[in-house]
Amino acid sequence: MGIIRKTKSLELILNEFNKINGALSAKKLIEQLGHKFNKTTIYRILDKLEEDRILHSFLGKNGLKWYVKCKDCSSNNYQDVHPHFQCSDCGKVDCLDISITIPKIPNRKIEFSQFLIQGKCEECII
Amino acid sequence: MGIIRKTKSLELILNEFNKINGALSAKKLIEQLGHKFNKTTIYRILDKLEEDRILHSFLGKNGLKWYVKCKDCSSNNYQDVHPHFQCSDCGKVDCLDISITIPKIPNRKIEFSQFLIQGKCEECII
DNA sequence: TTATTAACACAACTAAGTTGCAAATATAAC
DNA sequence: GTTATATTTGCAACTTAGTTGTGTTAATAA
Repeated sequence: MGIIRKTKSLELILNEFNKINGALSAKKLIEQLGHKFNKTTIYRILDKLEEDRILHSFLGKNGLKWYVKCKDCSSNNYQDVHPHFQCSDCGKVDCLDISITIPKIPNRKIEFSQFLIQGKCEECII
Repeated sequence: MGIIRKTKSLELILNEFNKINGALSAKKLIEQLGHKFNKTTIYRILDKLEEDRILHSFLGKNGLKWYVKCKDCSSNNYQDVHPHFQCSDCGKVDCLDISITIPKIPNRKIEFSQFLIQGKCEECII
């Protein structure tokens, strides 16, 4: 059971995700909202939003956890993954609208997977 | 420039990688060798072995850094990735002998990528 | 309006990894 | 073999992302 009450902090965090078209890390949110809320609150709201499948998370470079709004988050199908992309220049992170099919692997049961691609994003490639 | 001198600690760390057929995290190495060497030494040797392309690293779940001996580590070809597999039961991590081709992504330059699959390994699937 | 309990702030903590520096030791030079 | 020198090491202190416990605040139900 995730979000139950509509609070100011919840509203503002969701607002940050609506503003940008990409992923946010807990770290970034703390930079942006940390003067208004305690970081503990931010971590806990992110947890709950993930529990409610409003956000999904993945690890970026340096092991930082990133969150993004679930769109067609068909994460139930473990044979398909959509990769995440992180720009090595500006650090921006987003979901790629590509579906990658994982080949069957003998004698192993796939439960979850994540695919991180790093490189130059549309803005930084120039 | 990575490894220059052949030291006892270097030898023992390489030995650990030869013993097992899979990946080791810095954390595991510290558990196994931490009474003999300082953890700083272990981190530094892992860095250097990666620099020399004797090991390659990737992030496992919880953002823990794992290292594995480069075999056919054709990491220069950024269009191909071999996934890494981590068992959700026993925690074991290894390289999968599968090559996954990343589709071309318009307006982005791929520099590096990593693909982590989680699930039950051969031993834990039973 | 009051009661209930989720959500909160705050401080203290954890765990992985890093840094700076003096001491130890592998290798090169003699 | 001995000495010189520069890499490697140990240690302690630090950093950073994230977690936990507790008492207080506030959203919702009654």
